[in-house]
Amino acid sequence: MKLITRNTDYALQALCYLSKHREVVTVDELVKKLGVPRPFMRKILQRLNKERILGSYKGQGGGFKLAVPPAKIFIIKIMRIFQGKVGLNGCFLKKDICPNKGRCVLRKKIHAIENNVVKQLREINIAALI
Amino acid sequence: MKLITRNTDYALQALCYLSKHREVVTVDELVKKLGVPRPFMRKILQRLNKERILGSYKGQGGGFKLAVPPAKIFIIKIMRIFQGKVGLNGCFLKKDICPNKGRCVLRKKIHAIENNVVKQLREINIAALI
DNA sequence: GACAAATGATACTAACATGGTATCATATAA
DNA sequence: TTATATGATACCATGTTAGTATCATTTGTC
Ligand code: FES
Ligand code: FES
Repeated sequence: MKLITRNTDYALQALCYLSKHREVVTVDELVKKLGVPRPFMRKILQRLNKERILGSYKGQGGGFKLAVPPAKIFIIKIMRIFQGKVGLNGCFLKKDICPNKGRCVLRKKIHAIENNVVKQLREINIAALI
Repeated sequence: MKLITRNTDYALQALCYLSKHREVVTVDELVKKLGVPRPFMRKILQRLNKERILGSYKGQGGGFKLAVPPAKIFIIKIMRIFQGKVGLNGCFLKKDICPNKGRCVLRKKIHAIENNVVKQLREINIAALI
């Protein structure tokens, strides 16, 4: 059971770095500091740019820069970007076979845990990490 | 982010069924009732037998039976069997590059969430599901 | 304007985990 | 002895994650 995947993790590291150096930073610098494969890092940063979390600047002296203050970047958002919806499956049985659906205790309990996780994740922002 | 995989889910369904019918039940019956592919179900049950959660009986009239009272089967255990350790990765960076390790805030927060999840999962047993 | 230095976009490959099958061996009740 | 059940194991299919490769586009500098 893995809560955080690599791209989320790398993204968080990059965002932390960018929070400490609030000017434009090149991919090369990030790669050097964080030791992440360059093309992979690029892909991640481009995605964050698309999501308006980073701004990007082309040409010489270009690179990436935070587009949002660190306190407003919550890791639940980053996870959703790179890992899709944070939702835990409770039952895989075909709907018509599963006898309970609405009343299933397991489903309810799992949902409670899920909500709990999300709630906790929603409270962590980048500013809290640096 | 998936908390429960199929084999865990199927295992839980099977355990629930076996909790309601405390005698020996054949794979065929389980497959019929739960609508799970037979060979897959077999693999799961054999595993549960190896883990001493089920007992198995060969030959005519054979099948599987609970070896432990439902109240003593916790779903965290089933998850660990089929999904490995319930532990969330916090950092993939090579140890020597990662600057913090011990003090990393993210790591700590993720760990807290993780413990929370485990704590909640530890409280759910099969008896509570039926 | 030419050129170098940066990102944008996209398609592809590799590795791994999950979900599922197939087959043969072994035990046992009748 | 035979039919009926599980035990063990190897295999295949699919999907997700991780990572690469390539070319197009923008932009600062000379
Ligand atoms: S068993 Fe199907 S929803 Fe719980
Ligand atoms: S950044 Fe490496 S442990 Fe947190």
